[in-house]
Amino acid sequence: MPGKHDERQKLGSPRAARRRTTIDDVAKLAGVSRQTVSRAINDKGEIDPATKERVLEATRTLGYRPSRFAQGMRRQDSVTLGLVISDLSNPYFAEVAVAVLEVAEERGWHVIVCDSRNDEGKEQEALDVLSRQADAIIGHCSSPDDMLARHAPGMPLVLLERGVDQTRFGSVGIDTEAGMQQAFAHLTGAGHRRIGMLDGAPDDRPSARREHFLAQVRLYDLPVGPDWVVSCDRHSVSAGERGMDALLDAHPDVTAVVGFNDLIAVGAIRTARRRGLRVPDDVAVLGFDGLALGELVEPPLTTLSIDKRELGRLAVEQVAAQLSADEKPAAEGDARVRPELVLRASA
Amino acid sequence: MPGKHDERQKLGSPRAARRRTTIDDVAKLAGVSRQTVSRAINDKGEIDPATKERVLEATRTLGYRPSRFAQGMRRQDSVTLGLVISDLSNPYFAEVAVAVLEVAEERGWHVIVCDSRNDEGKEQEALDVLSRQADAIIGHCSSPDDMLARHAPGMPLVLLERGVDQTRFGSVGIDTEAGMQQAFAHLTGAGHRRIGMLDGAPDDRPSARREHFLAQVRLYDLPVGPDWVVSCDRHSVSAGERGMDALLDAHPDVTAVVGFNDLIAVGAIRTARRRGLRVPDDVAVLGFDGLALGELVEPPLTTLSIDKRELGRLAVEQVAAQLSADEKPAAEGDARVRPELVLRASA
DNA sequence: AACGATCACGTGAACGTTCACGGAATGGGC
DNA sequence: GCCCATTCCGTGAACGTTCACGTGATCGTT
Repeated sequence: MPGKHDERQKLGSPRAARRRTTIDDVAKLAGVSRQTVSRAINDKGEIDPATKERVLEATRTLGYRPSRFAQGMRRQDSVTLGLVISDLSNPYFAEVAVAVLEVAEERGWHVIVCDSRNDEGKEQEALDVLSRQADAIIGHCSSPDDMLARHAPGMPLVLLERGVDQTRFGSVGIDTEAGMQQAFAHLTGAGHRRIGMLDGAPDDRPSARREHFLAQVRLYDLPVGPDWVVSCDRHSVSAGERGMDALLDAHPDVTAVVGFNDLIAVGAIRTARRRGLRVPDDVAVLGFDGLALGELVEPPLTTLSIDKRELGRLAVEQVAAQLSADEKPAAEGDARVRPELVLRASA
Repeated sequence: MPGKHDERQKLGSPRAARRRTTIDDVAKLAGVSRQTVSRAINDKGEIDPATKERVLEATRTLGYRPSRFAQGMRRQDSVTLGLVISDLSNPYFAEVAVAVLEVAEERGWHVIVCDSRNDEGKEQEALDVLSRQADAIIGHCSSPDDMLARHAPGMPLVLLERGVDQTRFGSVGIDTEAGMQQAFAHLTGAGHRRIGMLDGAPDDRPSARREHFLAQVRLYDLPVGPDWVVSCDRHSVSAGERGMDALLDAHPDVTAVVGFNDLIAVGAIRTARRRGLRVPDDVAVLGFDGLALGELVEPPLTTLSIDKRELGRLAVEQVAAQLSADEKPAAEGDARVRPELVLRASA
């Protein structure tokens, strides 16, 4: 393989002298000192316009770019935020990411994004990385508290939509209870009594949405029990389709279904229609998230809409608070955003 | 408010001496030298297990975390990639981001994400930031070459889906021509002769998709001219709805429409149906992207599907190439990914 | 002519970590 | 008793930048 050998040769000779071009190289070429170069590239004063131009010219010919590490070491500003998203393919999380990105950018923060792909192992890896590379972390994390403490020791941490189990970290949650109240007021008002749910979490670790769903069931004294909620193994349309099949098999007389999120609810609609059921006449379907997607399906999805902007904004604000008063998090942070029921045709 | 006052006091006194806890602090507490601390936290050998534990204990009580800047300065590894996305809310771009994230993670790279929100100004700001904070940039950039060179001087840069105008940077494009060939083979095969297009770019800077659309029109000698393509001002469903209205107003006899992307195509379907047209019987609609969303709408969307994974992978690989052989980009890089026509009901 | 002010620029020192050394113990072999 | 190997640990010196100073010039003022 002579080609490969050549390549090695060609790469080898300059690599020996391969060294980052530093500010001193520029200084030497321009015939000035480091400090003057620094003044030129940072638009400080106290420099002759002519020399400034000469210096900048030198940086160009050398292709000089300051080392972000050396720079970050001196000026202590520069905040970078770690963002752990469980699934960027899910439009809901994408929207949350957009919100965080936008608010962080306003503050001049950089954001390193990790997609944990709904895997607790990947989630912990992400935390490991981010605890080295970021100054604070925001994320949807499903690992238990002590695991988080182990993988992000001493980091300012804000959890998004943590379940019923409290956390000792900062968090911004969703007022699921208020949401379910609106949902049940609407559904029972329309005469529904047999209401099922498609949860997005396994039975052994039920979601807050399920808990509050069941609380409402009890409150309205509905003739349905915990077996009226079936759990979907993923947060996707196809998982929702399968879940709806299971639910309809178990309880063919169900008249309304609330989904863990919009994707699952869309799956429910599809399964219902595939089985010849009319939505909402035979079975009403209600989602949770407020995705743009909900307007596009047939029929349009009634849903509990979450203000993702607000969610992101609150999270970043809470990080900022932890960052400035970096004593204990003090458990002060526990913001909540309240879902809003947007009525469309599906329920 | 005595509580608040207390807090201030408590914060004030240590703040004067507010200084990052360094490796030396840990060393002092553990009664060892810096180097031994370094050995302990980096799992190097040459350290007594007992002292190692003592050191780690010290790091815990002090809440010590090594400075990523100082660390990055010594070990020269650590690559961070900048990713400029034009709109993370668009599922297509979200999918591309996921792909880049995933492949970058395999290499142990960190990714800083910026959403330019389809704004050239924001895009340039993002480049400014990333050229300081990253080692290379991947992105959907609409700014002209010289502008890119100005805002990311000397950076390895890989452009995603650059239009017809060539670029001097690395790029991974989409074989729009092959895609349009498939589209027209299918549409003309079904007897369509009056085919319109909803472009996603303004008339004065038409997209590659439009160019190749028109090329196919000429190739098949169809009785339609450039005025059969109307440009949508945004890449959204609602923009597609408006565009379709305009197209139908101008050419009520159109029998098939190809959208710049899936979102616009979905808008076209909605407008068509709102106007009482049956899809695909009265008018066929064809998308471009291959979003999961396309399966959910009514009727399901026929589309030219792009392999976003592949796109992301090629981009990262090209960055890696530029990063290792950091002589000139040499214009070697010009990968392309070929769309695949997936047939559903809409066309 | 002497003085202070302003301008343009240079010199050490720091930031916090890791690397290349070197050195002091300890243990075992003859 | 010596020698060598091994284990454990510490000491300067770097990495590349910016900050706090200091130093000559130049200019106008009294």
